[in-house]
Amino acid sequence: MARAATTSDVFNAVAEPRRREILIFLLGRERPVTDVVEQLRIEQPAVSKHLRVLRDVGLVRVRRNGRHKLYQTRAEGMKPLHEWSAIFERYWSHQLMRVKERAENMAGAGEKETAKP
Amino acid sequence: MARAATTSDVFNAVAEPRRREILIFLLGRERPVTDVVEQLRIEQPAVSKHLRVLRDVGLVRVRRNGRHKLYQTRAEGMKPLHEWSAIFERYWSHQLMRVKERAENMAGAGEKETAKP
DNA sequence: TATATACATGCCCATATGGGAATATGTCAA
DNA sequence: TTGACATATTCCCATATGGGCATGTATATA
Repeated sequence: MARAATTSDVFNAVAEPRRREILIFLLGRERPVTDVVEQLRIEQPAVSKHLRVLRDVGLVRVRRNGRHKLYQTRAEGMKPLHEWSAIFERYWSHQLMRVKERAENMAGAGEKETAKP
Repeated sequence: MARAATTSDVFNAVAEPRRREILIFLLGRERPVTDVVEQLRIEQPAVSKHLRVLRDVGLVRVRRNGRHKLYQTRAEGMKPLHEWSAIFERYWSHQLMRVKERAENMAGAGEKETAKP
């Protein structure tokens, strides 16, 4: 084995800077591939490949219009990412964090935990 | 060139399923490396490497305590990810999306846009 | 000091994958 | 049907990197 099975999911898709650019670019408006190529200065094959990944994980939708294919970001596809990162939200305040820390230290006093000095 | 310069950032760090597990495990409570190894069933060297990545991008903090090193998730480090995904929030409603779409189609009627049928 | 414990790092391999070039596929227009 | 345009796919290469194994480093204890 090597390099964890790529589990091409939303987290992976969004890890690519280029794909993040594309997602923002396609947000709220349909655009043909050519627009992405021209505006973001990415080679056409590269754009097609990125769009393919984004489509596979449900982050963009496509619709054919004549010779063009119109892509648009599927914002709902971002929900898993948003919800996961939201788990950390309640710990953003150092105050809250310390409180929880103390509470858990007291609660876990009898466990096999490594005690703090 | 190949495989975009790894720009080891939060997005990349979180793309790894194992690292996501570790982040949740270390949330709100300090833990020695051994705990991660035992609870998540990951080999110790692997854990150390993941923790290294997470530390480099500011997603965990460390503190030495005797022979142990106590790791804990730095929730604030998740902010960039959370804020970025929040950009898509206002497009989650299909209703809203359609409205915006129509508005922009009207506004952009004279541009070089690929017109819709 | 010697030994055990806890963690980090180096090395190697296998694989995933972004980009470039060329080519294939699909659609419209003449 | 032929040609031009739009997009997708294939092939290849270079590199990044996760995991396993062995080893290095740091700290506490005997």
